[in-house]
Amino acid sequence: MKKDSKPPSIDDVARLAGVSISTVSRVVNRNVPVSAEIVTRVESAMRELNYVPRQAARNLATRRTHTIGVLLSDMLGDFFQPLLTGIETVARASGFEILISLTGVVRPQDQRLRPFGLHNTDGLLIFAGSLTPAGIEQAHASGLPLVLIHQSPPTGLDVPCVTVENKAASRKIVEHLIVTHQRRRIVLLRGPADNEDAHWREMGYREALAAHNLELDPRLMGVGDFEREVARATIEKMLASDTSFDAVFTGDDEAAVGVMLALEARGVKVPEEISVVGFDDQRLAEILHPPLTTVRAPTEQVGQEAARQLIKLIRTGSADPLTLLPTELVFRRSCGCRV
Amino acid sequence: MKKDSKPPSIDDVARLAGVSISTVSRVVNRNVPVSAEIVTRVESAMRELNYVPRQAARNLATRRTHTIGVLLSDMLGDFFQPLLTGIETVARASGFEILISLTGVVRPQDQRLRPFGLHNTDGLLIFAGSLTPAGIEQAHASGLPLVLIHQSPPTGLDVPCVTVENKAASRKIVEHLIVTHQRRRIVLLRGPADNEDAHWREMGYREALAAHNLELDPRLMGVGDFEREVARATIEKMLASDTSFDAVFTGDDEAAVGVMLALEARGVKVPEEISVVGFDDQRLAEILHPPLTTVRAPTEQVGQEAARQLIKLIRTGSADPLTLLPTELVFRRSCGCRV
DNA sequence: AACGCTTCTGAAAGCGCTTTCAGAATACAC
DNA sequence: GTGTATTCTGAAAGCGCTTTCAGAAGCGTT
Repeated sequence: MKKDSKPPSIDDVARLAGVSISTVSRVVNRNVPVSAEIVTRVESAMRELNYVPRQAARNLATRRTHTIGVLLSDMLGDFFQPLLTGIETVARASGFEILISLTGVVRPQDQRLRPFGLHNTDGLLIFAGSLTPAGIEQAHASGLPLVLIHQSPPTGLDVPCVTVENKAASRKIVEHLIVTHQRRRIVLLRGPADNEDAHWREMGYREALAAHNLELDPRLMGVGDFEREVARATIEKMLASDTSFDAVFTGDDEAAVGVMLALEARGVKVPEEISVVGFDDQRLAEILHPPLTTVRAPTEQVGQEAARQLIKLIRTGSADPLTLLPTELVFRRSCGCRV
Repeated sequence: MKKDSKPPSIDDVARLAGVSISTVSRVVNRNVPVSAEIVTRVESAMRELNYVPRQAARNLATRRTHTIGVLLSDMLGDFFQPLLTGIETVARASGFEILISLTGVVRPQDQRLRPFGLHNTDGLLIFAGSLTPAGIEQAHASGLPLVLIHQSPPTGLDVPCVTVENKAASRKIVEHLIVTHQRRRIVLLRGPADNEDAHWREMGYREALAAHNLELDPRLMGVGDFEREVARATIEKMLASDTSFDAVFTGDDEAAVGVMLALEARGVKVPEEISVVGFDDQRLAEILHPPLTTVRAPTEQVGQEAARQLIKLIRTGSADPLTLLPTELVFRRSCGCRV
């Protein structure tokens, strides 16, 4: 249609409207009063040329990008969507774009933070496991605003962190098995070794047992790694051994799937013979057979809160050191309730 | 630690290394030979200052951002992760970042494509339903490279499109119900009205019936909208009416969940009494009870291919008009196989 | 009629990098 | 030794916008 050689720049608009580029800039940004008549002239010029300001130029001039980077490990599973949706909602409302980078499982080398060229964004949201402590320190040292998600900062660094309450809820759900369902031999499937959620969930489990004078039996603690197949294998092994148990706290919902599959394959009835409870309340929790009793982690809110904190940090230079979002037990049938 | 006033710029590096900024730039970009000795001098200067090139400045200078925008409607459900993973993998391998914008359900107004300021990215990946045809035309008119995902371009526009094969697979899966399981009264749950996948899946259904001389009974066609609850309500209504049926092609897996729930609530046995088949092979398909027979849509590949096409379009100015990824039937138990 | 305000507007100096162009330096051939 | 290629390197001109600074206008006072 048009000459189409180069997209129009602010100069073209200024020329067409018969004003200076400063004035065009002011009309675009509405930060300084411009007389009504000129505003309409400039606006119609912009429309006529189909002018769109070049972001790169504004970024350079303002030294702000209005973009926040999100570093994710690519194995978030069902977390992905709610987390991102939460982040995006808040970011957009505050005029920020979001730049995403999946780091995969973090390999300690090549943590050079290449993806974002650091000054490519105004700040970074770092999900647990997507950056090594060294990487975090490096980013922090360069003055980039940072907020960690589901992971606390390396000792000594004051980087804000947003996560969910794990321990109390884990304790409560295990106590529910003990008190309401009279379970005594409760298996714990541990999450990944370096995962903080996993750590606190295990603490909750231990507290619950201790509070009811149940002995901590190492044979009842297996690996789950928050993974379906790992959990399945562990439970199969336990079933094959002579270790008896009457309940499983799977560590997370994904692992719960593996547990249910293993149990189903052996013809073990859930919850009659064995109660199963998970953590996260992922979408799949309610369609499991039987529907899974679990702990609801408000992942979308985590995303929102993380974005909110980061933006606050960017704007004011400080944010809340720790945001701990409440979790909530969701009783379905796998524990024995509502049968 | 540092004086921390301003981050170091290329000038600082040049000064410290005793060379011109042109040379520093060349060392950074390795696109022009620089003597080995100077390279080391510059590199150690960069290291010492902890220098990171400011992206905004390079973007402005090169008129490229090396960023591709991804427009997503926020109701992608389980598509979200594999799609994004696919896009990211390819983008990263080619040196592109990805900027994400969730548009939610598209509201025809405010399609001003605000989020990306157009020239903020080198090109856009547009998922079905995230932009109105008018929005697409506008973006296209401004010369932005575009690739559509799961949606063909507005008539007349030559915008490349990446999607999956819907019709043949739908026909095949329905024929499977007819031929292998002797089903005759097969319900179709339609997807959203303006959804192309839904359209082609319905065509496949019609073809299958026609090929086997089965009459197309309007009473067997209901709304599913690719939504669990909508599908559930439709099936409940059908069960309550006197319309009998012996199978359901749910349109997609999400709707299949609703169908299974409705059937289960009424005590109807799947697949003995009614066969159920879905489409997509989302993660939940295999944990449904019974596991869902469905069509596998290679969503991660769609993401990869879309990114690949867009990058090709950005680099060479042209891309394949249509990329149709093959789908594949996955037989599980809900149709009646492997019982 | 002169003065001081208040409001707008334009000129120009960056923001930090890439890239063209030309010159310096070195190498090589004769 | 001179001439000509061949490499490297630096100066300088942008890239397109924001923002400071100062000047121009308009307007009410005295």
